[in-house]
Amino acid sequence: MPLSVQKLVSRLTLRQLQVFKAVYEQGGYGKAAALLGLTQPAVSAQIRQLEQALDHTLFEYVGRKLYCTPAGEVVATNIAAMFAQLKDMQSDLHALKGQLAGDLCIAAVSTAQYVVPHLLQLFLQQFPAIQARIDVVNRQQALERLADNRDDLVIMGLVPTERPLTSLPFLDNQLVAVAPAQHKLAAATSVSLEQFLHYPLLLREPGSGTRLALEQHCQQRRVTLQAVMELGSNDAVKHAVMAGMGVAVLPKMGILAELRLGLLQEVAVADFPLRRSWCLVYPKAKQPSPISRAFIDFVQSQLASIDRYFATLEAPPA
DNA sequence: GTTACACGCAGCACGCTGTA
DNA sequence: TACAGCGTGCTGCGTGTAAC
Repeated sequence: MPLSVQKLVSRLTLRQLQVFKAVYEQGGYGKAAALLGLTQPAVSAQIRQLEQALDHTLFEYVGRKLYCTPAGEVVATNIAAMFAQLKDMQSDLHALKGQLAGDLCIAAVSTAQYVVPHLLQLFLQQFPAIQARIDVVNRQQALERLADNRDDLVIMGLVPTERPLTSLPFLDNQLVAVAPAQHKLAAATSVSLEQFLHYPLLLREPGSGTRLALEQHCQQRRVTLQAVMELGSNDAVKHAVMAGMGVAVLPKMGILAELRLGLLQEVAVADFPLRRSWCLVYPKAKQPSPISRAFIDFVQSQLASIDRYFATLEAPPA
């Protein structure tokens, strides 16, 4: 016979639901334990108690792999809604006090990591009670996170048009061609794309937005792209270029200091810099939380000053 | 207000199982 | 066979509650 809601509530704890959520998202007890700062047996015990309280098996093993049962999927869906409700409740309570507070979870593609802290710094000055969390990922991971609805907002360029996404462009993202200091291309006043690509090219890994932008540009001009080496981050590419391993295309925002110090040289390649926009992105079906809405409104209301702010960062020192 | 007890939670040690 | 990942049993600690 099913339990009454009152009895069920008396047997459930928020801790059990939190542990379940962690196991479900991490796909394992050990990883969930590490995330929550517990030991694996403690996680195991919480899940066991939850299973007893609900009278359903929530996870099961096939070999060494952990799978969520159909009952577990139902629980996961409902727990996600409950945690969203709790988050809203927290925001509403803070709103009663006249302040916006709570968590803002943002996933930013790696090129945006140079921009997001400046944006947040301006935003948090206005809303000091908000706790922001930024996860830096590559474009492919950002798309996966959008599909899983794991973040309040995603900041990326090159927003896919085939998906139902709301996209709000807010800042110009220049991708510039660079070479090591003293490179023979550095002094040239005009370089064709073919001439530039004649030199050893350092590329980001597949799935990177920077790489995709360059690939699309080359495809439009029917130029073949061949990398001498692939690296997993823009910083790695930047250092490889400085070490003289080759040339690359990088977001200008990420190499401002190196350009000023003369450690890297921007190359005057035809049709460069490639211009893209950084965008605030979220699924069309998603209703932004009050905090997300505040961030979106903040960015939209500050477009002109954000442009000016970043222009001063790019300007050469007086 | 203090003390004793019960209970829940988490850590440690160890064992089991499946995989490479 | 070594290793990874999880379960079980035991123990200690913290907290809540009832008795004095």
